[in-house]
Amino acid sequence: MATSTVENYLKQILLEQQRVEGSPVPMGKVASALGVVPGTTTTMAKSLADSGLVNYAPRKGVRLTEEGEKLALHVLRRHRLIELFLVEILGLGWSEIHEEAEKLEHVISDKVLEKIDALLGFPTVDPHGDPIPTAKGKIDARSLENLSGCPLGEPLRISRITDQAPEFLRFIENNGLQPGAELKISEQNRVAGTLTFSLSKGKTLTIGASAAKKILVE
Amino acid sequence: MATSTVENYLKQILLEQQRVEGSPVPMGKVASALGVVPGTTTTMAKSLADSGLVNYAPRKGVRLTEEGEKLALHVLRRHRLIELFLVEILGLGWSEIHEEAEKLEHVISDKVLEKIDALLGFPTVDPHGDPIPTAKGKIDARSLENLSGCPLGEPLRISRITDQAPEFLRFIENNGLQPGAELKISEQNRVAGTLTFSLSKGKTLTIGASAAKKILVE
DNA sequence: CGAAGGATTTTATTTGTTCAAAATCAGCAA
DNA sequence: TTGCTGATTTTGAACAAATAAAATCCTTCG
Ligand SMILES: [Mn+2]
Ligand SMILES: [Mn+2]
Ligand SMILES: [Mn+2]
Ligand SMILES: [Mn+2]
Repeated sequence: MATSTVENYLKQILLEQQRVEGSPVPMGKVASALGVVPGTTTTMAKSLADSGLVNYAPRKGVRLTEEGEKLALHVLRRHRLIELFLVEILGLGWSEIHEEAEKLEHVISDKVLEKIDALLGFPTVDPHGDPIPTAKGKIDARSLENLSGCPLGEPLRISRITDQAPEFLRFIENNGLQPGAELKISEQNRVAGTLTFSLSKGKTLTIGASAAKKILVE
Repeated sequence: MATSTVENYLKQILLEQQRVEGSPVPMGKVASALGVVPGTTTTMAKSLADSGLVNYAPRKGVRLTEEGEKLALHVLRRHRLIELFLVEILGLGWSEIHEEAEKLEHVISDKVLEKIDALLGFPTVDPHGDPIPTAKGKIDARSLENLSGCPLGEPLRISRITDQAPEFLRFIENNGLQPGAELKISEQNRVAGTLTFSLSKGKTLTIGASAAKKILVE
């Protein structure tokens, strides 16, 4: 059985892998994402490679093997279904569920997971708009535009927030920018690095480019 | 923060402590209950004593300190609320929940726990009839009679099953002996070690003395 | 009393995970 | 081609848990 630690590494590698298609994930990325010192990830990379879960190229990075990816997708499925469950069934706040799921994802049995899945009506996205892998390990890989690269004037719908930090999520929530919200960009100032848009409720808001990059729309 | 291992030790010590009031819990009991070798518990006993969670008398055993008991009761509360949650909300089988709860009890936050508590309507007993400690750490210590020590003919109601082994629970379930079931003892054969009773539905059943001791009634 | 036997503790090792700090490497800049 | 610099790997150590097997300690029995 994979330990929680191993599951966290695999999931994180999967996440990094999806960002940058093709190339191996450098050890430094993994280390900073998991909050450990770089040397630790080197040790773990070797041990994961020994177990056949990743391919490890020293000084280059890691890539999940088929088996590693299967496992990682399963962890990700658990994580996202749990997040939705915490919001829908237990009524937890949008911004506090990530941390909870981070622990629960390692102890939920398949049986419980499928019960949750059914109770939620077999959902396809989690509360942040992230796609939920199926039990078979398929995941919707459709790539969405982020707010800062969209044309002015057109009606857009927010479909995903790519940052789980509680304070960022609280900002999103306080301004009604959750997945599903509709808006039109009214102005984009490349020089100042700002972007102004109006929500369907009439409110107008200006945010920075870095925040805009974390908001995906369709 | 207490690790899962520490939490398991404390909970187990509490459970043993409640069986035999007063005297310290011998290391051998703890070891066999947790499925570890005796030496391991000695090491742990010292370390728990260092943390002020138990009083350890070498060659005698351990006893929870006030702080240790508080922690243990909190773990027990989580365990039992989770069990009820798994049955009531997720519809899991009566006999499979103990193992699930054994893992979940270590990763559920207070926030989630109180949500579950509310969702279940602030219950006082778990699916096996075991009392659920309050958030403050109070637990109903009322002692019940077990089936083998009850008078013949009187109407009795099963209120607690004191064995979490799946196969025993499945036996209980298959014969409708869950908490709440009513029965009358019709015959007790001390020599043969058997006990015969009739359920409210008319069914008659004979069980051994060892099984009868695990069924508590009022 | 004195030995036997069972329970408990010690001791030496193992596995998994982590850190700190020194060593090494690879790519770029002069 | 060197040498620098930042990323990565190595090395040495620590901590949490656990085992196996030897040593020790009580309690009881003849
Ligand atoms: Mn996690
Ligand atoms: Mn999410
Ligand atoms: Mn447990
Ligand atoms: Mn129970």
